[in-house]
Amino acid sequence: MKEKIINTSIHLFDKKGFTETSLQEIVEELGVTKGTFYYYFKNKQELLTDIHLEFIEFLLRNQNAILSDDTKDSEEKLRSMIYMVIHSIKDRKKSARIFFREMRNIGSDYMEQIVQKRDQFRVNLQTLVEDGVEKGEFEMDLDADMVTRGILGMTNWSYYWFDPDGDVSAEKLTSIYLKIILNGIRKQE
Amino acid sequence: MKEKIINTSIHLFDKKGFTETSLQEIVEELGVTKGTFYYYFKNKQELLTDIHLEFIEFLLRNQNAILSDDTKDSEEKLRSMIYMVIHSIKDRKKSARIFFREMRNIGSDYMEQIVQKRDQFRVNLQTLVEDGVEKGEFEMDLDADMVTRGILGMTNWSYYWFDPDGDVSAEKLTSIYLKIILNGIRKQE
Amino acid sequence: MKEKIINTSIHLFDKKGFTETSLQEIVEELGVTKGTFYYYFKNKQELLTDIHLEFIEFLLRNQNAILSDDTKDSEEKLRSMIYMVIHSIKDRKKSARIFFREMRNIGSDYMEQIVQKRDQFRVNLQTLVEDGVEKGEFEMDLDADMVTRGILGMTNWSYYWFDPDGDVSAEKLTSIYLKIILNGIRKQE
Amino acid sequence: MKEKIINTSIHLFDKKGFTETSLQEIVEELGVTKGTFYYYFKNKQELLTDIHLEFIEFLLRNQNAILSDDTKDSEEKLRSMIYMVIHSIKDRKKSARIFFREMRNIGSDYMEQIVQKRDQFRVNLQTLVEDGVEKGEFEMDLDADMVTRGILGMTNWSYYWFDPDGDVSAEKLTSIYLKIILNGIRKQE
DNA sequence: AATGAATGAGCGTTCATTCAT
DNA sequence: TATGAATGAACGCTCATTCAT
Repeated sequence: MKEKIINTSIHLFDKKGFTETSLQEIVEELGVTKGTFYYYFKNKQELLTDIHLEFIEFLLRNQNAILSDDTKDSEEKLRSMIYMVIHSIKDRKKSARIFFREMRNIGSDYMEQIVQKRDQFRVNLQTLVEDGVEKGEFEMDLDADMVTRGILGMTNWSYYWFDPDGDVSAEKLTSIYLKIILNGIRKQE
Repeated sequence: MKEKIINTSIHLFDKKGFTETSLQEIVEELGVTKGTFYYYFKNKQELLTDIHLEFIEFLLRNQNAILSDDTKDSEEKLRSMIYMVIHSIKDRKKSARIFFREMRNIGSDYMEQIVQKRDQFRVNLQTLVEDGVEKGEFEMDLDADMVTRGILGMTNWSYYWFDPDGDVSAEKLTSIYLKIILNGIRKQE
Repeated sequence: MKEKIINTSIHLFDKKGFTETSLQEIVEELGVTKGTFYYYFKNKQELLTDIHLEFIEFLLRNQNAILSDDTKDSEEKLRSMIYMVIHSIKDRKKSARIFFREMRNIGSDYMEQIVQKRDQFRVNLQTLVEDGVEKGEFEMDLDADMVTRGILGMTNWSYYWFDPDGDVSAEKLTSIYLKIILNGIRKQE
Repeated sequence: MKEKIINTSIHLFDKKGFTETSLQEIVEELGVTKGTFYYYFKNKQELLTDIHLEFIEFLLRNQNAILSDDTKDSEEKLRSMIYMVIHSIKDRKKSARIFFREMRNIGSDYMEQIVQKRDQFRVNLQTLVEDGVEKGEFEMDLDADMVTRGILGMTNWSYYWFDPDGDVSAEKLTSIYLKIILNGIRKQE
């Protein structure tokens, strides 16, 4: 039941927004009553927190798997990471959009934890970029922080428009973005 | 008064969200009563629509000014456009964030108009990219649509983190992003 | 309207209890809607606080009037005070019972203020008793605090059973209690 | 278990009130579930009824023991009775306060029975007073009903302020009140 | 003897909106 | 131009209670 409530809520929160979705709508969709909801969740915010945590932890888990894969060099790791973000749209597009849009509605007690994990994700990416430069794999004469944020901008934005079933595949889009980045940060003669 | 209501609302909508901000809070901040609000606006949605229209029209106006400036070549136009988006953070950061986050709460009658203008902005940018290629200014062997969306991702995302008063100036950030793009889309030998 | 809400609420709070009376019942009785209630009161607790404050201030006002009447000696003042408490049942029986029973439901911010006034009333009575002894009007070899609380017990309790329209009049009851007290506290030979 | 539920409930009902205490709080305090409660009680009201009955029957039991003690004269019986009420604060203060405050929340089926016992207690006291007069032990020219209610007022009120561990002992307070009454009702020459 | 899942009704409160003045 | 009183619908949430296991 708890899982069903979460899934239905993800769908509705993405479609209408967190505040704009009433508990009534959620439970009606499931054919249960409000009491049932409160049997599984302390309140509406806790449900949103659950969704946020699940999403950011999924990202971090995958990121760590990629980073600790010693068979990959920096470029391959970066490619995997971009692909991971873009590709996860298939299952988590809605969670992702909720994550970016509804941060505000998280209670301040969990906010800190979530913000910290979100920053961790960015810092991990930045470290990968810097490592690649250090190892001589990437050429770069640009500020690593700005570059990292640029990468995240490009990829995260895809949640708002990319259709994995459209003309361009996730692999194709990954290649395009990877190329722009690797080529783009290269030192100019 | 109308202008004051709009400005206060922009501040509050950005801080708390559109649905999460009550009319009561808006008029209280201004020291007037709810009746006053309804003298100037048909309803709450109309206020949001006004904010959206003002913002997207500001972007389009500036974009057109740049595009029709014949003293600039394609690269200079692209630089100006990136700079314009990033730089407008100074005054319109809040409007921008409201624009991206609260699209959902626009009434369907104005939705179409706004979506059309938003798409127009993207298409104009794409056209500029394609023109630059055609004129031989940009080298590119990548899908122009994907590239354009990448550019928008990078720049729009800056609304969520860029601090124009921080270590990195808007000019500096523009240069970094412009370099990544021009270099990044270049054909490889 | 505010006055009407208060009066209706006093009636219902006395009959059913504060928590047991819903806002719905109050406004239904008045033929208005809940919104109207919240136009006049911040919340349900504030209404109760209003009732409490009005009652205790009424008592203190009357008490002060009696105490500052220089034409009365201590016995006459004590009689007036007992009569005042018993007699006020006519108009304020309900308020009084709410006051004694629903103290718990007062918000902690006003609690202090109300408790202080309630204690003030008791201390004023105790001072009157002590003054009477000092002036030689009352004979007494008993603890003034305990005596005062005994007086208050007798008189306050009357709110739960005394019927001013019954066989015994308020004047009669006052005389009985005054006699028990004056006689009762007298030093024994 | 039933006893534990009752004891916990007495504590909570006194602290927060009957309606203001939820079943959830009661069972949480005990570390059991709501189902357990409904195994031992038909509903919440029945629990309150149990508490009321236990208390009033305790009072009546003790009162009867005093009344049927032929070694005591009327004054000694009255003293014992006052002492019993005041002294029972030690163990039953909470039950007493619940009894006086939460009468309203008793179901009408048991109400009658409880009211009848409560009146019985008062009538027994009144009879004792009248007997004392008749036997020449008490002098009195006052209405026995009013006097009895005055006695009850003084003693019952002590539940709201008397601290058996404070400066004044229960024995001392009993003596004070007994003296006020016996002396107070005496015919004046 | 006790649990866990669920219900359904109701609660206090908030909100956008209306309208006579 | 602006106010003040009122509405009505909805909202998040709590509660006593039920019942199969």
